[in-house]
Amino acid sequence: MRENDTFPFLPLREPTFFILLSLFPGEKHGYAILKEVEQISQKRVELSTGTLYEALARLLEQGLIERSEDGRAPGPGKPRKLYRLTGLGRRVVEAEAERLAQLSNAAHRQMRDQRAGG
Amino acid sequence: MRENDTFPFLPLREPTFFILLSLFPGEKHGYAILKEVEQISQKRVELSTGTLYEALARLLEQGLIERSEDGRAPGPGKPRKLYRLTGLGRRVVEAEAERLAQLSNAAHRQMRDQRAGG
DNA sequence: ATAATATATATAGGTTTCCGACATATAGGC
DNA sequence: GCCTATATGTCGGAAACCTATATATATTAT
Repeated sequence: MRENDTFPFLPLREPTFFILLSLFPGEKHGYAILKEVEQISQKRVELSTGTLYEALARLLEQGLIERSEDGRAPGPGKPRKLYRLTGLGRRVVEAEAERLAQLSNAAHRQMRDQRAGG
Repeated sequence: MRENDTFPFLPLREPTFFILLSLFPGEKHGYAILKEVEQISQKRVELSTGTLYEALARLLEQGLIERSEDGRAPGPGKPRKLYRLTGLGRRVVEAEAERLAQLSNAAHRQMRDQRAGG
């Protein structure tokens, strides 16, 4: 089957979700992910490198991301390693976004119903 | 201060969020929480009793919930223990719901921008 | 009567994921 | 040379979850 292959991966925790989300537009290396996550979360999430690189190893093993060619762009630091979403990884991000939307709706429904006195 | 006292509790994990959310309309005992969470999550979340009672102990200690009078209502099972949200607990649920809404928006924005070719 | 079921609370052991601290390596500016 | 920014990685501990197990009580079926 293919509709439900995202199920065992959900829910994602916040850092993992942001890492995958940062790869949605295209491939990136670890440090670039770190900076992008700060940006798209408006500084609300600042990953530690421990969280980042352990997550990348895990996501590789789970088949949600894969390595692409190393961009040896001139610049400081150790050699970069580029990562991109797999098809499965893309479906997992989309499924998690959908879960979050439903959860948010369920929450506001529950809080509204209370105020109405139901 | 009082605006930011919810910060150290966020993000909540899914089971904890649903437990607090189930208490929003009013006090409940543990087993009732278990059933309510199944209902408001449309069976997507089924708490184990381990998760539930450990979470209740933790939330009590953190001051997000408190005990109310034991309703010794006639019925089967061990004596019930009733719990309700504290003021802090209520603010935490609301802050988490707000965080989820923003996270959901950020996610859809990121996925949409990609499709637009940015 | 008694056996089975649904209700109700609780603890123990193991796993996953995260976080903070530390370690290593490279390039450019002062 | 030294500092800073870039870049990857490991280690130990903590938080929260899950599965399994244990206990207790009332109702229902046999």
